[in-house]
Amino acid sequence: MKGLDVKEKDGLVVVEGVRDFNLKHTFECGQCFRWSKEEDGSYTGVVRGKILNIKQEREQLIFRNSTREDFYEVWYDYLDLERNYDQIKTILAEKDPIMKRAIMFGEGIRLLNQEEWETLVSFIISQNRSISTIRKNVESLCERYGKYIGKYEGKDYYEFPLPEVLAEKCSDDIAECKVGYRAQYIARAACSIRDSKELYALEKSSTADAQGFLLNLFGVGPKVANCVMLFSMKKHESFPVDVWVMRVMKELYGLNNIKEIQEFAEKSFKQYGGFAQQYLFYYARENGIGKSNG
DNA sequence: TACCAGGAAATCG
DNA sequence: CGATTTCATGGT
Repeated sequence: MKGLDVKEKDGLVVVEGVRDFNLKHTFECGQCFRWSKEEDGSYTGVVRGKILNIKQEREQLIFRNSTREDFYEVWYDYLDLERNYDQIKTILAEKDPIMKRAIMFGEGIRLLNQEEWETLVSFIISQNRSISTIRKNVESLCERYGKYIGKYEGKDYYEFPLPEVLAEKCSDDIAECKVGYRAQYIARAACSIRDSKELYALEKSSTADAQGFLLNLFGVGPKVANCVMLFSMKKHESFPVDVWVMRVMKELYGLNNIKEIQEFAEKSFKQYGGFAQQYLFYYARENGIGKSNG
């Protein structure tokens, strides 16, 4: 992002000049499951083995438990700070008044650049589950099988368990995290990813190749594949269709089936489909669009 | 109690 | 083939 001013002082990293960014929108729009809100309005989470506490005050981001080096090596990309969202939002808002309203509601959403394996497992878990339950299942996996990192503000933190670790567990072990029938999906995916590192090369592959690889995993269908591609591989044309997107597309656009919706998204939103989808998803879920009466 | 949850596999006709 | 049913579990 142009005009970012990054300073390190008193063990804090302070970044000023942050625009088109809202922590609440970004962490609570349903794309991630391991950031938790603290009493002071900040959020604490774990990425790549690092515990971060982050707080926003207007155009300022305050990073605790971090360094200037970590900001540039991890958080700048993770938070997608380089991208010009003003341009994306302007282009999408011109499409139609519905999109414009959704963008105004979630104006500070950034698509996080998350880790592939964690995103894959998280969205395997996500099928037919509520977001609050997904968060609990993911945390349970981390506490049982993830590497212990350390304490922050009196609380223990763990890495997301590596595929090599989960591959050595049987699905009954994984099922102790209350993931139900998805345990076997996770166990088989862990073996597959342990034996081939192709997952980590998919960001540089074509969208079609990435989708092909993901769909070959047992328990991964079109929706989960799209989420993994969008949230961890920068495949920004991906347009995941879940129950909420189905509702909002039916209620506000009059589209009735997945095929119609996918074709509309490709034609209308093109390479920005993923951003459009996330604005619509957040808008629909936070406002209960389509649940009863709109 | 019945129904829903950021769906996908198994089964049916 | 497309359409319907089943699948674990927690929340309401």
